[in-house]
Amino acid sequence: MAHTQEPETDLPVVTRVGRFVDRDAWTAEGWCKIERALELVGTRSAMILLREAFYGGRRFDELTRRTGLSDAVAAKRLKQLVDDGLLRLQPYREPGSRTRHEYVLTERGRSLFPVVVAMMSWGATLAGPAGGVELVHAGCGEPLLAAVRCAAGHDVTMADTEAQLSRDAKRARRA
Amino acid sequence: MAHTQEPETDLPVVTRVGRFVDRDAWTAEGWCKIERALELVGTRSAMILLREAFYGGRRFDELTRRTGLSDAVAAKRLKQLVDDGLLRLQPYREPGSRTRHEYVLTERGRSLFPVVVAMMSWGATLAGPAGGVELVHAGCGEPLLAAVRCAAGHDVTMADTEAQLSRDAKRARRA
DNA sequence: CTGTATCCCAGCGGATACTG
DNA sequence: CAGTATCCGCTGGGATACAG
Repeated sequence: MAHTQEPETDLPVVTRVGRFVDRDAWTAEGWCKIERALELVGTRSAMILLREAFYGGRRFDELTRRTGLSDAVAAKRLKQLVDDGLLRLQPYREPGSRTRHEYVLTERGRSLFPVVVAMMSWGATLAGPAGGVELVHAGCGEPLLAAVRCAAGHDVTMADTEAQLSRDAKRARRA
Repeated sequence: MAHTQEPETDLPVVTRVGRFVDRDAWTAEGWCKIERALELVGTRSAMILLREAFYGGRRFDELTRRTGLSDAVAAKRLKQLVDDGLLRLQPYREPGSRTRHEYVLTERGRSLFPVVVAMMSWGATLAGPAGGVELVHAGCGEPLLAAVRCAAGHDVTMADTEAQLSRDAKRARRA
């Protein structure tokens, strides 16, 4: 209730915060989904290793060399990503060689696809050298980008967005 | 040329890496757009401050309290976000008070919308307490999610995705 | 209210050396 | 090839105290 009313005329206003009765009560703990995500992929090494995984990299040597990470860091992070269920270590045999294993994205890892695409797409708008590797639609060759929709399938802009306490929140609040 | 051919039968393969002549040559420097993005928003404090900005938070005191960050960290990160052009410090006067200023998202900051939504959406699939604040479509009340498309507007799945060296990459599309 | 200035610690990530 | 072990510097972030 102490929340400042947004001036409707204010151009940069992005989200209207509706029905915020006690926003501050939801500050602490693990309510924020972004923080939850960052616990798993909040490091530079995790993100660029996943980048390489989405580029098709699989073997330790590939992932390490192409990310430029040191062996130690890559090994530690890969182990964490496997423990967290984003990657899976899968046996792999080349004819004439002995069995090795490779890192492949699990379903949970694959579900990061929109996150990775969104970050790549945004990063591409920042200053820096042109070129490099990009993800494209195999059908038409156009680069990928992330669009925002709602669960009902509507395209959503920031002007159509509202921040609110989730229904679960209102329920859990009683406990 | 040294790139290992992907076995076509392998289920977990996500992206087909096509026409990779010299993938390793693009390892170093600043080619990776994700790394570029992480230089600006790669810290936990930056992401959750932006989260609050998308929730409608504007004043230093709001942003600090609701993120749970210490004053020092919040101040430092907000300054960086302003310097990087994601937030803007805008004068602001309440009737009867002296002029203050508030942090508002710039156009560049607003363009992070898909990234923030994608991370929230993914984080929501991870284990943790139900509830908290969420972004919804004001029209229908459904929560937001990030979808992947190509620049031509097609919906794209990982199976339809290809990683390749960009030809020129100078497409300044969207805004 | 909106920060700055210190001190401190934990974790990330690089470098090097070593193992199976 | 695929790591492990050790050392070490840098920075992120908390706590506290102080300032305009």
